Amino acid sequence: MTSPPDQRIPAGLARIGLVLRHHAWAAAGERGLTPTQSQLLAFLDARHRDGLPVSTLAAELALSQPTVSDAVAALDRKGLVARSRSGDDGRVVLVRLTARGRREAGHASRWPDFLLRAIDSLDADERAAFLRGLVKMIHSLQEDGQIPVSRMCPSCDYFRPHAHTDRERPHHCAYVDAPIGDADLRIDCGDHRTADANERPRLWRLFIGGRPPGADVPHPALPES
Amino acid sequence: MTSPPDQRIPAGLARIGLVLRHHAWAAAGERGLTPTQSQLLAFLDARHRDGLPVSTLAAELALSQPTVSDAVAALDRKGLVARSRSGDDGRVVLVRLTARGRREAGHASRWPDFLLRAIDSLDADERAAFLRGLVKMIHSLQEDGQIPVSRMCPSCDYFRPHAHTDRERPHHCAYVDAPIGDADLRIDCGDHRTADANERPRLWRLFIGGRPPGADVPHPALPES
DNA sequence: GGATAGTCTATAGGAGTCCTATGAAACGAG
DNA sequence: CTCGTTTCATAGGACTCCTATAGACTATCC
Repeated sequence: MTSPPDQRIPAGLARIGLVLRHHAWAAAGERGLTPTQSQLLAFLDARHRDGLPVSTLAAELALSQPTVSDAVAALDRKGLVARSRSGDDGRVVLVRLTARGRREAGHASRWPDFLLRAIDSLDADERAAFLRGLVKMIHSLQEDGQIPVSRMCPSCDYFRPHAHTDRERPHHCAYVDAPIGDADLRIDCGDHRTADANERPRLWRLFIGGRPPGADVPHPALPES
Repeated sequence: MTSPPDQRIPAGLARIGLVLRHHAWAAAGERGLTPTQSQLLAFLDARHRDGLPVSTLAAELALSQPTVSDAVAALDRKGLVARSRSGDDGRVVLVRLTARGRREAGHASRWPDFLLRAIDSLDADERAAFLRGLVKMIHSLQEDGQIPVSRMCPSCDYFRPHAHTDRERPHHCAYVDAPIGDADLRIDCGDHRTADANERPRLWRLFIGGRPPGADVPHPALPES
């Protein structure tokens, strides 16, 4: 009855997914929103610019276009977003936060305290290791096309993996022009500039391969096809 | 514009939550189910016994009782579960898988391959570290009452943390009567027997505190109130 | 021993999610 | 100036998820 070895990590992730979902309903509900609406607000807040097309939102949140269309219409009714046709392309509808929307977004994009407390219960090393694991998993999911390429350091034009010899902060971010460590890696960086598609694998290999000495790592690089 | 330090782990978890949600819809949809229905089937499959009350299902899946009532009714219509009044207590309705339900549950409870691949992209050490992080986070969430106490080793009557000196497998499971390591920890063990409430904190402290030598860990134990 | 209080489930009602399949504009190319 | 394509909105259907409440049963207290 011992379950196969790697059912444990997904089980744990699912468990945490449960909390996140539950919290999303509870928190959004208080403010008369739904989880999807909150996510939209948070996403628009992070990259407000001059509005984003419905199709982009759908792709980024991994929802179908009609679902986003629905949700945007609901937010529009509530006066939290405004829609306008793009001048460049008359088919495109740009979605932008209103002032009230921006206020709501502030609440929507705050992580729940209990989750921050949970992360606080890890010490610094554990946090760094955990973050590294997350980054690798997300990378693998992106490779698989299961997830839109996210704005992570190792796919960013400004990222220079292992540019320094400092064990603590081996990498370098050319945007802020400062050395950064594994613990500083961004998952969804506002200043991210996606590197060229041909360039990304090289960046990733550098990031993964260049481990600190003493570890003659046989880095697995995706077992089979 | 650098975001506060611990926004990264939640961002990563949210990202993975996105994939899980998306996959849940896609996979369940193929079989004419919804994510909630799949989860119910999977849960009933894991602890089938003689059926579980609706209220238990609601608590375990962190849903409201009417939501579960609805979903169970839908599964009943599809012939995947059967409902029966409990003999012990005439108010209680026990939900049990039918034969067809058990077959469906097999599909429902398999983790998607791409997730297993993502986990595979971590090496053994990284996996163990990641799993340990998950266990600690889930523990913290349970303490906070954000999540039903899950069937994890460190809250189990059979668990003997640091019973051995072996660095690889320091703990012992009295159920299977074998030494186990951090990498073997269960998140949702079928044979779990929840330890007494007074006993659990001691178990957890032993598990966390008894780190390998060389680490004079100042384990943080929840910063403030 | 019967009224009262508490528990468990189902139902009602309402807004929204999420899908597929279409419809209706607006672009782009021949 | 028409195809064919892209982009968004709508329609329809099954469900999710909530709160509030009704119905059935159990437990408790004079």
